[in-house]
Amino acid sequence: MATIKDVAKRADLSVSTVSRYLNQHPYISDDKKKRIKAAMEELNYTPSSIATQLRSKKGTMIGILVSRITNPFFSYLVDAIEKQAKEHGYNVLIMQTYDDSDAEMKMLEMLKQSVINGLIMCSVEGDAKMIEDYQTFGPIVFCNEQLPEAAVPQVITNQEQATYEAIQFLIKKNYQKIAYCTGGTLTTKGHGKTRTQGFERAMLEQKLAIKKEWIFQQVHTIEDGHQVAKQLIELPESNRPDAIFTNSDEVAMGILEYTLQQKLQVPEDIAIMGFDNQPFTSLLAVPLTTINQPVAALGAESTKLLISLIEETTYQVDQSQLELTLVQRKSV
Amino acid sequence: MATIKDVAKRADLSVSTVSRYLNQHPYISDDKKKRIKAAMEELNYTPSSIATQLRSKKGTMIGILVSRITNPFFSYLVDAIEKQAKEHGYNVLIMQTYDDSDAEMKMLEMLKQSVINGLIMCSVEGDAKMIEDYQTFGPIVFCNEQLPEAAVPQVITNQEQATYEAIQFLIKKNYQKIAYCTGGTLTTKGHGKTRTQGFERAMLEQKLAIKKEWIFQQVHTIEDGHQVAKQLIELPESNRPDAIFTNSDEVAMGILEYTLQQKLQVPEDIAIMGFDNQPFTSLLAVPLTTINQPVAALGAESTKLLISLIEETTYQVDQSQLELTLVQRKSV
DNA sequence: ATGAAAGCGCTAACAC
DNA sequence: GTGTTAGCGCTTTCAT
Repeated sequence: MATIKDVAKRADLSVSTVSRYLNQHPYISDDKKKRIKAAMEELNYTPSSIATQLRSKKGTMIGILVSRITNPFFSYLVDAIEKQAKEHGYNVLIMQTYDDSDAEMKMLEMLKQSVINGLIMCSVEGDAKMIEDYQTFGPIVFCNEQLPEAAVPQVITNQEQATYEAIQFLIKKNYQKIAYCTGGTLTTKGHGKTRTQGFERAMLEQKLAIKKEWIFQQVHTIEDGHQVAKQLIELPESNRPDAIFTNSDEVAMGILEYTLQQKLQVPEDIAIMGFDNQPFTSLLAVPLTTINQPVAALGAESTKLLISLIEETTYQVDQSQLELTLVQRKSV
Repeated sequence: MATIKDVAKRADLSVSTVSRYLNQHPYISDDKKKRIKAAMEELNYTPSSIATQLRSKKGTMIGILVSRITNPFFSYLVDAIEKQAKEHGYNVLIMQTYDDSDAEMKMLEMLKQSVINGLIMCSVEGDAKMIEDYQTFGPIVFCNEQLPEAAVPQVITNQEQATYEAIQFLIKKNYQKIAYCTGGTLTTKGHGKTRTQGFERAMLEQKLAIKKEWIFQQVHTIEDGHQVAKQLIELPESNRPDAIFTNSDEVAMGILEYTLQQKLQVPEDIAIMGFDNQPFTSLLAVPLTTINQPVAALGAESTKLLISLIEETTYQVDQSQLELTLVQRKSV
């Protein structure tokens, strides 16, 4: 591997001049510029970004934390982030947490070590205070995760309102016995907390009962959806909900799959409301009524914000693009 | 940020002793071990991985190249790779190519610069010879991409045979006018070349015509699927295929969606064969007949192979887990 | 405009 | 066992 020294020797110049050339310093004579360029080409030289980073303490790596990349919501989010990052010359390092705070810690440590120079957290597990503190090592932004108690920039949508409206929609359609799925727990802070608030607001407003047997916590996958459906169906018919609000289309599809296998009708026997509006949800045996999330905008805005933080410029998030909308199809 | 020097000073020792401690060198007295540990904790010290890499020329970053992370085949593949990598203490840097060789070049340059220490290419665009040459900078393995002319380790399945059998299956079901989709072109090397060979072998064997209007190249997305279906339907009915083999379930779903919208019956008017066996393909309005790929094994084996190359040990890929199987449902 | 030289934080001979 | 010292490849004063 050729180094800057080799280039300098070959061009018969000092390393400083070559370094200046590399950093587009003004005032280098055209003659020397040419000699340097030639030398670099002859030696097939590439600057070592490791050495550069060591000296200048700058880098171009953005970390992304998601719970599961196989969830289309996250893969589309990552796609949006990567596109935006690339445009600014940044690369992305992805890590999945699988809801485990150890992975999250590992990523935060990478921020401390400058392996990454900024972090977008699309999933947050750990303590708000602790995450806050890591901001001394580099900027962090929460993407689609709301923790009012954390002093960390957050790019969010109004999930409370969207959930409230979705439940209202169910009620207007004459469903009264409404079951509820969440990725977190009913008591935890972050993770789906705001959605739960919207759910509770709508239910209380209509004086509808929130039954323990109709609440499902920590569900995420298709398989989780199967389990939920199984439990639901095992309930005595008199105590079975007539609709279920889910926290993701993956869960909704799991429920739908199991329900149909048991020869129940959707939405006649049970209505299913999804969340995310993932691809193909319109193509299912029973097209899913769901809530569309502005994934591309969420990713782009978070990234623009983070990069402005890294580069110490300012950026104002465009909240107008961050609207949630109900997509009505057949499952409700 | 505390450095090794600070720790040494605080523990009243030399940097070398601290460095030895960091690298688990044998023979450090317990007394000093304790002092070092204490000093590190007091200073909240974390070694700079940048500096370490600069000196030791070692790192723990694996690059992954995929065409589109939003394609579930790839997101599941990435998931498998990341899991395996993590187990060995490696992290993954992901980059999407969108079938553009510039992105690929960028990743190869990162290998040269030691930003990554090994590369798994789940998508290859550039010239075989060129990629080969980059192996001087670090190991590369192709995952699910077959280029016999490239001297690069490849973890592959028998796509030629699977496609051959799938076409045979169509023919046995009495379909004769078979259309074909590919992600590449009919002439290119890598990308789907082997599948095309299987297709041609089966068609020739049965002396069936391969019609130009029935071949679709460079199709990848749902939207591409819509376009394919549109073109198919616009053909005069006498010249319309009765079955179509696709290169991915995403394309198949696009075709299915458009076809159903036009009030055609699947498989009666046209049969559709998918590829990948992505999640939910069993849950569609017309459950998809498709080919299951051993994604998890593909990812795990590629990663194990790459890590063995990085660490200069040996690993023999377990080919027995890499079988393709036809999943029969309703679309054919 | 260009060069000399001092580090960035760490590792690895080489001494003792 | 432990310390001294010379770099890794680059940037950045400080001279000239």
